[in-house]
Amino acid sequence: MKLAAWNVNSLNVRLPHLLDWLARERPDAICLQETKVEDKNFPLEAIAKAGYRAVFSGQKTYNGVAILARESPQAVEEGISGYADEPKRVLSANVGDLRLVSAYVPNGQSIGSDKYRYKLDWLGQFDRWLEGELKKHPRLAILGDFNIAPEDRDVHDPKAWEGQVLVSAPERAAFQQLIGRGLKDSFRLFDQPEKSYSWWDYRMNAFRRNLGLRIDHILLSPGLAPHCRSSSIHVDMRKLERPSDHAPVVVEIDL
DNA sequence: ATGGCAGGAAGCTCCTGA
Repeated sequence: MKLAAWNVNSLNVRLPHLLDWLARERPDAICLQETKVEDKNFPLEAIAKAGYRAVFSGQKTYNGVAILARESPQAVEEGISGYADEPKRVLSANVGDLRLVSAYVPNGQSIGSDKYRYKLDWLGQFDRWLEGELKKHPRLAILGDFNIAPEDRDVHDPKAWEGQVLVSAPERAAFQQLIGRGLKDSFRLFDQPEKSYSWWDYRMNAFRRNLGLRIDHILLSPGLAPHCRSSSIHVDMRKLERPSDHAPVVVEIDL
């Protein structure tokens, strides 16, 4: 099984890139974030032509998540059960023997802001919900934009970013809380190049200078992680004309 | 130096993202 996570920053704009990538990489499933498209406008036909079924939970302008898979996603669930969260940030479905969760964690804007408090509350709810999901689904993967760089090696300039949003200690502690549930950061199961990132600011020639952060992750449950064969970031997608500011993250799992 | 760039909705400027 080949699985991917990609924050497309507008599915409408990125659809040609997505279709090219699907044709080339042929993943079994891909979880998308920041689709920014209402469900009635979701580009189902183009995706079906590419050989993928899709389930989606979207809204105008902001947020929006989707799961595309070669076989039809089953037992689809929107959001975090028991948490009334308006933005469309979470979508779960069975794909084959796996439970996939497409997740778009809040950005947090700045330390001490209402959005930062919301991010930490949200992560607490997400963790609480995952405790039950992991019991129900031993083979579970969370694929998404976590908006957290877990360690200093995931940050191009840890000094400059120290204490900032995406990097702050409470956010990292929330990430470690998930790791404490036995979830593995698939990328770190393998030797990786130094300065590996998944997001680069559009400004200041950040990509050309590799001023990035690794904030997009695929977390694997204890039942799944031992079967993971590879994990990589498809940095080339960031080099295209009109790219997403995020690159796809990919894992291969032997099942 | 709080800028820079991009997307979306609105409407020629604003908010949000990370």
